[in-house]
Amino acid sequence: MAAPALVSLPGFRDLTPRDCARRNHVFAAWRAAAGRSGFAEWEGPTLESTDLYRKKSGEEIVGQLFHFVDKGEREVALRPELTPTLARVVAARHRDFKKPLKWFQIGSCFRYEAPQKGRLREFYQWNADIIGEESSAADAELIALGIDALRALGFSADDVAVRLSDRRIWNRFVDAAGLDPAQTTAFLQVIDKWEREKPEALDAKLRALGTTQEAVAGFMATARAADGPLAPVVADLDARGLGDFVRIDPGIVRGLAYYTGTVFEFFSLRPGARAIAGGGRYDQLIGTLSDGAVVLPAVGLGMGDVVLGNLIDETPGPRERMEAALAEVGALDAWVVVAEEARRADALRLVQSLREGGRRVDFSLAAAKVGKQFQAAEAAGARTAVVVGSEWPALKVKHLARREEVTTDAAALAATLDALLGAPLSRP
RNA sequence: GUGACCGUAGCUCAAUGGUAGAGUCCCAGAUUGUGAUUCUGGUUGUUGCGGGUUCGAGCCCCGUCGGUCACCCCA
Repeated sequence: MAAPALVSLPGFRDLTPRDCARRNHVFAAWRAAAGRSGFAEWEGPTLESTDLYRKKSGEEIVGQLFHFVDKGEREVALRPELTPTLARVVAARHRDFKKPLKWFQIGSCFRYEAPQKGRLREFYQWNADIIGEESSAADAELIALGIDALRALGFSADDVAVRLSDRRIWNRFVDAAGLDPAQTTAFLQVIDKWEREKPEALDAKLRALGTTQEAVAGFMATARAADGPLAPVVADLDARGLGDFVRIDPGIVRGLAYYTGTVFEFFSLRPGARAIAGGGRYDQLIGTLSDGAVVLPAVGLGMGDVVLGNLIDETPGPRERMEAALAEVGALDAWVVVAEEARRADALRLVQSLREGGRRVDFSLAAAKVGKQFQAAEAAGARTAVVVGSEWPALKVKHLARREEVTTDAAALAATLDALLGAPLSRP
């Protein structure tokens, strides 16, 4: 291994240009989907008071945080998620905005955990939330947003689906089965493991709570019928033509204690994949964090870049779409070849003029043989090479893919390029 | 936090306990005005690190750090 100073910390990534372009491709899909649905982008701080997370998740969470005491002796933590900041800001500032708020944020989050597939210590998360709307229309709107983003990346209903559940279904079960309501969270944690544990192990845990595996299985079968609290959400998504993505699945409860209604997870239809996004309704969280000063219903969606990136690589459609996007990012309209160093000043003027015209143009900063400059043009993904040499102001323009060369002059260069290229690349 | 597997050139990987190599990438030249291929030359290593066994360790043993995967957890 190289010297310690040359490697990133465990679970942290160095994003070289290709990695950065991949990230930007995902960000663009998130941002575009949110924009299409009327969500406004906002941004909060990366560092927050550790107490914000204690208040939301309890003292245990501190073990999973990057946290320290700052020079002002404040206990602070790098954010492990975006929702607490949102809740804090909304509780403080909600009177400045008409309800419902439709806000989204993209940002780095940090968790001090063992890195593994789909999980790093620094990752990007996209959160979209609707605050101040209690109807299930908001829940459906967010699920539709998640589907829209995934479709923008090239996923179809053959690749991904949404599993939909509702905490109230289980509250009802707890009531009906006569379980101790104080044990609801413990009960839901058992349900969360429904698919991962053996029925006998589940049964043992459920009996300790006052029910049985068989009773829960029977309940889940009846709960799948779409006539409970999920019916309006499903009907809404059906009306949008997104029904193919949706599966009612009571087994989805998500670990979070603060969910109060709808909960959902996006997952890959490929076997063994982990959830790529999730969310749900959290009508009490803002009230909890503000000590009751502000109570607003809310529903949120969160999607991380790591699992999503893995899934893009593993799914042909999205992978090809991303490759096409990467090729576009790296491309240039023209590479100006300085064939005669005496003409470098003229070449620079051409470069500048083409750039001011909105074209993507590059050239060799140092003097180099023409062959080298053509290689550089090729490697940079340039679509044409413009040769500036002794015949100035006449110029040769070569379409690199077609290997065709035409002669023009400096005054007509822009028009010649446009004719050769059809249209310049989209502006970066 | 637990466990398994793996650490050799920038990258992908070889090397029976006996002189550390190949491909690729990168740089330069063949080529003083045109990209691919090809050819030639070149740079690159305390074999992750630290101990131990041995005449001798990339190889065996112990520890440690890191990577990957699974478990736990997953906001």
